[in-house]
Amino acid sequence: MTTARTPADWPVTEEEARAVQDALRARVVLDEPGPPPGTGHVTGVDVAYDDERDVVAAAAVVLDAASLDVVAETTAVGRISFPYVPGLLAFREIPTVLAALDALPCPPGLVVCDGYGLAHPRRFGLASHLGVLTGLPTIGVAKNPFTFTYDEPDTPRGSTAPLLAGDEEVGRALRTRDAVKPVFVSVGHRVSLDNACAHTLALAPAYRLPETTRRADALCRRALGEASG
DNA sequence: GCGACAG
DNA sequence: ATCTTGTCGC
Repeated sequence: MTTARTPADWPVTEEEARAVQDALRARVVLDEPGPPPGTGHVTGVDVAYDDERDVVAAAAVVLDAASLDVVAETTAVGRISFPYVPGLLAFREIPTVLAALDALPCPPGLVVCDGYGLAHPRRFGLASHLGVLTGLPTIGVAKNPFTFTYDEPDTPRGSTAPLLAGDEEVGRALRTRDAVKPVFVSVGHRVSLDNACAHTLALAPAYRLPETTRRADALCRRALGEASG
């Protein structure tokens, strides 16, 4: 476990945070397909909080994309760097996630985030932000549709429906289990939407959520418990 | 103005 | 995100 330090120039106000998003958005790369599913490394990142004690814990879990075996895992703890504000989640999660990623002994490959990338009010959600800061290919897999709309995908696993912001497809509702509520996939950085969905499906052979996020979620909770309540 | 709103 | 027991079902 390592300790995360909030950057000195981290935004303090919501207005500053939105300005950062507007400035960094241009650096998102959308014309790369990304790594092929089932090859190399895939890394899940997640964060848990104890707002009472002002403690945050992040985890990064590297899986072999073919076997889904754990290759490496790290955790980091720090102080809460921003309140939760819809649309500004990245400012709350990123400092500690970066510390966990930095501690990894191997390349993370594709990074799978809890939340959104392009599917965001300013098209710059957590996954895109993390991708721009690290240069790594990233995708976002969210459990809720946020402010977006979608039609129910067909019943079988693998079915999809567009996730819409008005007329714009900002992501996809992807069913990872027959007849179970879909997950919401969006592009982060350097990965196509088709590829992002293919990765997500490959990472979720048994449960609704990808193994990357399940593993990272369990690990960051454990780390929070050891560092706090 | 009011409500909704990733984690 | 987090607070939280049992319970129904494969």
